[in-house]
Amino acid sequence: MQPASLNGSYIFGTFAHILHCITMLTHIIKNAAGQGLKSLYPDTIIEIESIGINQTKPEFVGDYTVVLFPFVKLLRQKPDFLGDQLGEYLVANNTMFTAYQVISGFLNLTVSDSFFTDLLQKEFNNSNYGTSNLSHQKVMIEYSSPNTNKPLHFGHLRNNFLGFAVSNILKATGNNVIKANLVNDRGIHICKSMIAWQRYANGATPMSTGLKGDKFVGDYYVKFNDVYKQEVLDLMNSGMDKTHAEKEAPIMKDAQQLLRLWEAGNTATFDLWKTMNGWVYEGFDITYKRLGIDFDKMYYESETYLLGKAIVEKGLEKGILFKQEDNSVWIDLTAEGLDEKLLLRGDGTSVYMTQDLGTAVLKYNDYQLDRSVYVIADEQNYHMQVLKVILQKLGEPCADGIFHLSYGMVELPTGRMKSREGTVVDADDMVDEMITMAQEQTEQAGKTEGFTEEELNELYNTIGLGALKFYLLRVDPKKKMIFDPKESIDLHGFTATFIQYAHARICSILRKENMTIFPETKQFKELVITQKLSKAEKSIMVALEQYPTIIESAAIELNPANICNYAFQLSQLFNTFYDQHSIAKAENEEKKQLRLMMIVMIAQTLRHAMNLMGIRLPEKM
RNA sequence: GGACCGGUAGCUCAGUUGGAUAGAGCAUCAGCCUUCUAAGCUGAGGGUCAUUGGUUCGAAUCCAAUCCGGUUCACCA
Repeated sequence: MQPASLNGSYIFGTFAHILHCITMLTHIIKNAAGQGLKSLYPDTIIEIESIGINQTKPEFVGDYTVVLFPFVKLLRQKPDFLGDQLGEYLVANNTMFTAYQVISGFLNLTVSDSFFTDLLQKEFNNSNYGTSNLSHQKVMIEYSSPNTNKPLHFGHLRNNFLGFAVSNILKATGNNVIKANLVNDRGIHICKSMIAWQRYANGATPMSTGLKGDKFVGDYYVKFNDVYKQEVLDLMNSGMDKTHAEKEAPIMKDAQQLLRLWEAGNTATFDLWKTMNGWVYEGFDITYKRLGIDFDKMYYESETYLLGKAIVEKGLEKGILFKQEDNSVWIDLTAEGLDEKLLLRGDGTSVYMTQDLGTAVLKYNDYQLDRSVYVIADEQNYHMQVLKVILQKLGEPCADGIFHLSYGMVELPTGRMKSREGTVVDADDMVDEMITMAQEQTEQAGKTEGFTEEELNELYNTIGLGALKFYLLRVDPKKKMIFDPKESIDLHGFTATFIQYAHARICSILRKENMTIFPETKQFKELVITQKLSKAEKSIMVALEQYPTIIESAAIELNPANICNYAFQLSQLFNTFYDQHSIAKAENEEKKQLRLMMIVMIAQTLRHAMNLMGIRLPEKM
């Protein structure tokens, strides 16, 4: 039995793989090499898929490399002989290859400049360059999914940025994406902040205190825990043992009573709950807006928590589930290498899993989903695996489309963030800090001239938020990350700032040439290119050609880090190119036009890539 | 104990159908602004790819075992 996460990516991966290869230059080369070998050795069957194509290492001449070793045995030829034979054939029969070189079993092919300049002339000003029709699935991405008892913290940011970026990436590859947020708006944790507010607030509100709504409510959640801790201590001092004291603490009993009242539909409780959640939502809205995060569909647990019971009943009828003596309902997953799992308590009330079963079916029925992606931290790997397996056993059609996009927790150097210990890095504070840093560095670099105050604020925002998003997205999602707030986040090197800067430099050149960032295409399309591409120019074109493939791989793996890496590399190539060649004062008019076209395409590709992650690129900085 | 995830330079990380001398960034050191934005570029140093064995022309990558770290296995959500 494959774990849920592997299973999901497998289904999607195989389908994608077929279309995947048709577009890329490497696949064209693969086919050409296959054809070549076929006509050189008509009696031997060679599987095209077995031909390995790599990008040629920079220390050698060439752009792409055919690995010859696999055919040595098959064709009974020495690798170097084979390389010469195939290289000669390809250059003679295919205008796209202009030269070859065989070095110790590797056939390095030089792809013609015209292949790349054709691509350049076709796509340089296409703001959709990179998008594809990889698949046409209807996909829901559930992400964010906050609790309404406290503000968002740094860990949530990773979730939000991931969900948002992955949604964009899947859209860019042809899918119909629904961004969903399942708000955890009910339960004992909400009642905790409610009871604390009732006891200690004296009617205070966010308005009366000037606090942001989510912070205001979060403070009462903290207050609950402080009081609770003290009450437990008091009880223990009066001789009660710890477990008992934790159950008997008055404030906890009050919170539980509130939960019962809420479930019974008590009006006063319901009103308070609505009011306090309303405050939290006002706060969340501000934060989401700042982050540039949005959703197409909101689900509320208060509306879904009773779902799932019907599914359990059906499972009982089918005999897939069983009842214990106390009337509780279970499923036996030991055959799948998992455990027995409770689905209904003896008193008929549901547990977390029950409601997740119901919600999975609800989502599926709402949208007829092909896939349902859950962006949830890796501490819930087991839960998500069980969820999928149960739905599969129950024969629910939504089951196979479920995919857990599991990500590692963001930890502090001291360990996990714990709200009860006050070690949580608040999301809003973090954003503020980043923006302040952006301001300091901009002022320090003396780059504030020529901006209005409003423009400067927007610029700091773009740089600060960009750095934050990039920092959290550049790492493989499944890896946990350690974040040291004291060292904060650098704005140099492998950062959004680096990419933003490259973009701003390009825009600056275009401005000086009196060109907009979306120049007229005519003058360029008519350009006849006769001169050889320099090494720096060629590497940029090779990289640009790869962009659609990069998005596809990010879509298949659900991994925005691929795009971060790509955008950074492209920026690096641009900076090197910029240092070596003048654009405005190019050697001649042809080169100037060519380079202008190239930087337009670089800028356009960088914008597209960063836009997928919700990162904006300034025209000036 | 079972299951799952991770271990690559001092630090943070790339390295995906097995391919050439394992790459970036930060930090350190040495150069480069009269010239399209130096938030940049060029170069140097820095590695037992956790360990051991296996598979083969070839292993950071695949397999097995071991070590270390994490998460999880609730009538919590």
